[in-house]
Amino acid sequence: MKKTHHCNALNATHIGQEIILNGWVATRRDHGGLMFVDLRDREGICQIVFNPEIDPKVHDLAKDLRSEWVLAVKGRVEKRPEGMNNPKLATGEIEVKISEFEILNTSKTPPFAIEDNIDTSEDLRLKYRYLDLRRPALQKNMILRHRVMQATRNYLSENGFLEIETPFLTKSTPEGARDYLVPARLYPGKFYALPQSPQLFKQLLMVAGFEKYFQIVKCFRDEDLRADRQPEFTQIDLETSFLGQEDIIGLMEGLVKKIWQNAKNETLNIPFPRISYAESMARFGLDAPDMRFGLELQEVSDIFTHTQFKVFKDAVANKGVIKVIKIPAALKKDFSRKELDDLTEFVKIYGAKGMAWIKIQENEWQSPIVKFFSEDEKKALSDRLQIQAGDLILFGADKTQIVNDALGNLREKLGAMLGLIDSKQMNFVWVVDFPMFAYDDKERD
RNA sequence: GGGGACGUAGUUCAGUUGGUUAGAACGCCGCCCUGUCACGGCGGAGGUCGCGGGUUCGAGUCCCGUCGUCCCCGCCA
Repeated sequence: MKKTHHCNALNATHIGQEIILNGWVATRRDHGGLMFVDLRDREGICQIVFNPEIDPKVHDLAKDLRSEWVLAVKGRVEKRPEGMNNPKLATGEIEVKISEFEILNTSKTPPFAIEDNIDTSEDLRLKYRYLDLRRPALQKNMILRHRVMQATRNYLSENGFLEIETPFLTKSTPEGARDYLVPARLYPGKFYALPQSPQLFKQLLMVAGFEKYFQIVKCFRDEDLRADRQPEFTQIDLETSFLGQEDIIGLMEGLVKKIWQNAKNETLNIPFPRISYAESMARFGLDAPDMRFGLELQEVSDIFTHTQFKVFKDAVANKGVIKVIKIPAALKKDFSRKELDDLTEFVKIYGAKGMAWIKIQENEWQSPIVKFFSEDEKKALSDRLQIQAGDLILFGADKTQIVNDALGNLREKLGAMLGLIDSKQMNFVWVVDFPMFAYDDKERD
């Protein structure tokens, strides 16, 4: 039986047609008489029905069906009875009454459910990768990657870029990251190094006059992992000659817009806003800020130039800064002492020695540190931050880099904690004028 | 290189102060069920508590070691 449609392709326009589907048994709902099976393939799910009144023999055989068996089924597309539509399915208006089927393969019970939102360890999922990849979410991810790559290739080709491959097995050209090494059989004791990026090659291509190059390419960096960081990853790599910053920015905005349009069917507004690196560090503490919510950092160093509070005084004296995050009363969040202690532990990860705080209450400022503040300092702080009862002020005071790092990450943690981030919202921004060089911690001084 | 969390049924987890037969949910198996889509009802099976050692009358629980997993800092652009 050769398939005529994908499972997701059927709708009211197919009613009455005899069709054949191939797919996997997702779920089975056996009512003794009637039996429903959700048949799944890469495009989606379709409900098929086994009815003893159509063919008792077929219905009897269908009773043995289990999860993940692979089937070829033949039947007629029918409108579902009144009130039985399932709006959650693209095929929810119809079902297929099965007259004949073939078991292409049986299956053991899978070690985890083949469905989205499972709560199974990465370890187990990787052990049964072929099952994990059957899950709709992963299939959607793969399909998304496909669309992104197609959109990228089309867009860059249309804009005069040539797709050119570059070698993986080459000599080490030290960049920042450690190289992955491959023993060279023909040269005992020597090794190839896998590229951290096609840096050298694309420059070679520019010198050679290819003018515009791109490649969707694997890069390899032998560094320690993180949840969002893999040792090998794919990069959209490109290089041009004869173009300036504005040209590149315009080109990339067009690319991102095209990708979102083709892959997600979402229309982005371009040009994207821009901020400088310096502004990003000042307002958000990070060079890749999440600008979907507020809680921006504010510097208050100047208020405490002559303070009696030693921690602040030392920070300013050592050319550091004092910055704050104000969590406004309007957010209606009362932080417990335990939560403040936890936040303090959190900023310590980034090298901060502590985190001072003030709870602004109707008649007093509750805080371990305000007793060190002069009336002038309190007034200046109150004016600068436009303090109101119910506000919470969190302080970082240290070297600039530590304060930015600690409060920048604290801000993003608070944003998540307070539910201020709409994960669906896209918010692009260019951060421009990055410093060309930065001091190594050990080399400054 | 450093810090933290965790390892109990197929899966996700609970397990009190160290104390009788280690529990739940989902999944699985059997029977029943003709409109379900998280189907429902009744019944059932399923455990080397990661591994090794120690303390103890007694260890899932305490101690030491070991293996493994996850997260973070450093590192990585």
